[in-house]
Amino acid sequence: MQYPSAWLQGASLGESVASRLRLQIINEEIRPGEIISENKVAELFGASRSPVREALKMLAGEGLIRLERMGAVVIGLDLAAVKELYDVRYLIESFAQQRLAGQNNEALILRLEQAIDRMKLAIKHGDGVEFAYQDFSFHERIVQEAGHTRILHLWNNIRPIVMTVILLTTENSFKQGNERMEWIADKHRTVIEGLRSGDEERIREIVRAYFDDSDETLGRSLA
Amino acid sequence: MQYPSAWLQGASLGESVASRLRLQIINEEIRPGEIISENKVAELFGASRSPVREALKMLAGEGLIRLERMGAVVIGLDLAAVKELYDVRYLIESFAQQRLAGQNNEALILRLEQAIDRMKLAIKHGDGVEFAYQDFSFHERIVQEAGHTRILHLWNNIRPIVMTVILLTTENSFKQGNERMEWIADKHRTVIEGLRSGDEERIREIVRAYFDDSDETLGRSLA
DNA sequence: AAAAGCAAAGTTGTATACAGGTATACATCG
DNA sequence: CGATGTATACCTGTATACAACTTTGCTTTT
Repeated sequence: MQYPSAWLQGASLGESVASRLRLQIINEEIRPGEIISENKVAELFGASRSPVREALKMLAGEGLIRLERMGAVVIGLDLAAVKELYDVRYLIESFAQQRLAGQNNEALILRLEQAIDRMKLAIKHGDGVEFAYQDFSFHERIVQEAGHTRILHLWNNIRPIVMTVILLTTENSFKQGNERMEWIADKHRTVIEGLRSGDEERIREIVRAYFDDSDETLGRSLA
Repeated sequence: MQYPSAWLQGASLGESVASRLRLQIINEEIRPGEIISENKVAELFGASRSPVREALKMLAGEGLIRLERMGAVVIGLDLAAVKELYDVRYLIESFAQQRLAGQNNEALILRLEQAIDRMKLAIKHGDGVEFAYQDFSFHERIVQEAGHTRILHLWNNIRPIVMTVILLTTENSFKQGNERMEWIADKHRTVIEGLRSGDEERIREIVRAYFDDSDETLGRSLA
């Protein structure tokens, strides 16, 4: 499995190495406990130590590896860790949507519906990468729209991991047939419905339900 | 104002530069809108570009500067941004304490009480840096004890900013007299009380009250 | 005088070089 | 045979070098 090159547009070599390494770690092509050094990774990707160093710093900040005195230990992302990741997503997205509850979100909702339409199209074309990207964008858009700088930074902190996890789970979900994918796409409509209602309590419930479902999806995809 | 050298123990030159720059930015010795380049910062601190580059990456990840094609624009941390920071602290610490509610926290509480004792001592010695450190440690301990890896990473993401903000606000609070400091120290006792009760609803209220007070403290210190 | 073009300086991204420290393996000594 | 000391190879942190690109300001042309 390879990281979508379209997702690397404009990325520096360091980000590129980080993205490809990240995928390999989450995908368990590189196993937890393995020890990787800047030199080895540099050789592996045909780059110099500078961008690799940058990449390892990123991955360490995301908790995928642990930098030690000599070498970096791969930590990886097991099922429990992914559930923790979704705990945090819930915290962030729930906060963001609560914040949006009071205002007029028509412009936002238009873009969200556009994203869902593109998911549907991606299903028809069997394009998992595109589906994953639209799914991710849907959620990112909501967080951005909340207009809370610090929350947005938290989001940016988990952003690459979320992207990668969505990519992998989407690829797996596709194997369960198109009805499943339609169901996932439609689930996003309930979120829009919540935003439309403007009712904080209702939104809370919907987001809660959304991530409960996601947990179940994770179980299917990764276990 | 200078960054406490004790807080730089074992830090690399990059981290050191980041910490000192961070303080200057939050303290508004470097003003928002200013443009700083790797070379200028390197010269300023007498270091090479490598550690400075690392430092700027950190600060960008924290949202204190914005890396652009040429140069980095200082964003800074105004009062609104600090309040956002405390929104996030509330989210994280509230989550952590909810998680602790169900279990036996005697060992933790012992360490927390130790931290409060040290705050009291720091008041007597007029040692603002030590007080700030203990205040910070108190909260960090709680987050660590929650045992949620991903939440801990979020915490680590805002960690340096929180440390610096606490340092600055503490210095200012000291100017309001020792009774004020005693009050701040004692406020931490209510948190312990909440943890002892084990009652989720009670904890929610206490943490809420704690950060409401903090917001008010921020108003006094920074406005 | 204004605009277009060019030159020069500055900036980042990347590669490489160097220094200090750490782990490992082997040899030597008890 | 075991333990200790040393030598060697490797790794990270930092400094420096180089290339491609951007900006700025001056010069030249209209």
